[in-house]
Amino acid sequence: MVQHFIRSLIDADLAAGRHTTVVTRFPPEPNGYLHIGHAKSVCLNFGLARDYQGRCNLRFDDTNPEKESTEYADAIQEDVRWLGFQWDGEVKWASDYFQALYAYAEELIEKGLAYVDDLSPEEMRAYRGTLTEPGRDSPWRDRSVEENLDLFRRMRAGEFPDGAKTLRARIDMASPNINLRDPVIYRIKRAHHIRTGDAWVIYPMYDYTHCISDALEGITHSLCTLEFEDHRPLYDWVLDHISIDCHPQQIEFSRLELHYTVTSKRKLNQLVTQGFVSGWDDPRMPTIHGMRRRGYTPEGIREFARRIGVSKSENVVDMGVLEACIREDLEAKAPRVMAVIRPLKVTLTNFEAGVTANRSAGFHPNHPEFGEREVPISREIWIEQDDFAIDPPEGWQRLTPGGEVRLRYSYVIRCDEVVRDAAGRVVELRCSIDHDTLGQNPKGRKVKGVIHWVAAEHALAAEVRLYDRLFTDPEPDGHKDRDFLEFLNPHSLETVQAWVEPALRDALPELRYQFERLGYFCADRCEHQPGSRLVFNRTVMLKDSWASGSEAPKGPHMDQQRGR
RNA sequence: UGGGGAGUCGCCAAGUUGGUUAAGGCACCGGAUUUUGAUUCCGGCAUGCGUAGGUUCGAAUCCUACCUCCCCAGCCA
Repeated sequence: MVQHFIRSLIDADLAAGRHTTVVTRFPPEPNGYLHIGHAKSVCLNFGLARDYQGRCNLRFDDTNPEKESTEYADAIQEDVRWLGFQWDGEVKWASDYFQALYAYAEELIEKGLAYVDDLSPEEMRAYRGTLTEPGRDSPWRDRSVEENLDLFRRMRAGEFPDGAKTLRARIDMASPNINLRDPVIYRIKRAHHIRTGDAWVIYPMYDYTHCISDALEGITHSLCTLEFEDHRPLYDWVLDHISIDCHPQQIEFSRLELHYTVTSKRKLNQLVTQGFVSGWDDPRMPTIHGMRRRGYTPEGIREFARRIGVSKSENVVDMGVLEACIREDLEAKAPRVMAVIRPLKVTLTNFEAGVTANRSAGFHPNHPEFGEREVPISREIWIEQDDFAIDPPEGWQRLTPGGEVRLRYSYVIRCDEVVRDAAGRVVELRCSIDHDTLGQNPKGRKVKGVIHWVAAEHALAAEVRLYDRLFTDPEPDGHKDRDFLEFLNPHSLETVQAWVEPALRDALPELRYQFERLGYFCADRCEHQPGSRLVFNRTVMLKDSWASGSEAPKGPHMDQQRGR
């Protein structure tokens, strides 16, 4: 368990007897899919409840029917469960409290603490003042309680058009905190709500709704992001002025930013609607749906949330941290198989034609309990194009003309002849096997290099999708004068036809494998069909101390754009 | 120029009732093992805690001033 300031606050509350348990909530608005930033919040809220043996609610903040949909609400529930968490009791909805919220509003009116305002949006802005100048009281601020009550009831009854009136808290138009300058708490909006349908034409605002919802659920610690810090006085004001005996503590922490991506629902939505990605679940998206489809694991994401910590300082976390968590999890769990994604034909000249030999290979070098499968070999095999070099750089351990290399789980071969096409491209290698090297090292010499391969005759065709970061800039939305779309990486997806070993024939969707020396891959949960159409998504590459070294030639684009 | 926050290694982040050599992770750099240049294993990596002063036997931790960055003027959340 990692200590952070929120735990310290909770520990102090528990020690002082202010609370005997911890009740948190994860309160998304169903207006988009969850992303990695939400995952941090999910892990924080549900994790705290678990660690302190308390409870955590899932509550939808569904107070703006114009933007919300059941598709989003369903996807969010699926994501929270997939991440490995279970909310306390039934799913909660802010709309469950509309009637109670309405009653509390009447209470505020009766106390002279809320009034119906006729100002138009433009007028209200003008009356609000600026950051440095106080606002002015609305001419409607001093209506009588009776008139306010009557007007508010008629608002609810649908007697006024959308936007004609609002209900405002009567606080202080001169407050240096703009959120306290008589904030609107109800607006008239004739929109069909995903749960209450057309039952209401007035909807409560976030600040008013959230604190009361928290209190009604007995939340002890209400965690939110830094931008709501200014709203805390309003959160407290509402609860201090209505008849409710629960007053949760709002605690703010900084949101998560990740290098080379964006975590803004608006921008993610833009990527989807403008077709820059295939959908919310595109494996390049930092959404939970996208990461899942890419092959990221719940355990890996949870570990990531643990490692990045919780604080109040702005932060942009390296993608490498997330990738390290995913690799670490997959390293222990993913069976190893071989696949060739950029094939180069190799003929084993001293291997008898028409003969197939099988050799058993373990699914995991450190976990014999994963079992083994038969790996067939025959006269023609595929190897990776970049495992061969005509003119190798210093330190090269792979195949060269006249050089030797070990075929993983199989023989040592020597490249005797390089076959080129008319354009001079290498199209085939003719190699000979050292028959004495099966399961043993050759005598009198060392063969350092080991490469992966598949038998051409037995290989299965597969579509492999190689994903790279979605943006070329570490902070695509961090440039004031440039649009984030300018930094889209044109090479973020490359689809190749690959050959995989027969053991993958009936792999189920969402199963994850390590393709040896290439990376971790996941059978696509949408398009992969066992036994017929094989589709694998590259989850993350293996660490590659050769490619990152100075001797290795760099790819044409970014370091991550290497084929392997 | 109003209010609210934040500044500890390239990226995160402990530490903040002042007390030995400023945790840990990612990244990076060495080296060992290895039929994945993977994994694993060893070792290295802030005389420094936004800056400048001050208090103190002693300060990242206290005081003063200053600097930089972020958020707020939706009938969004």
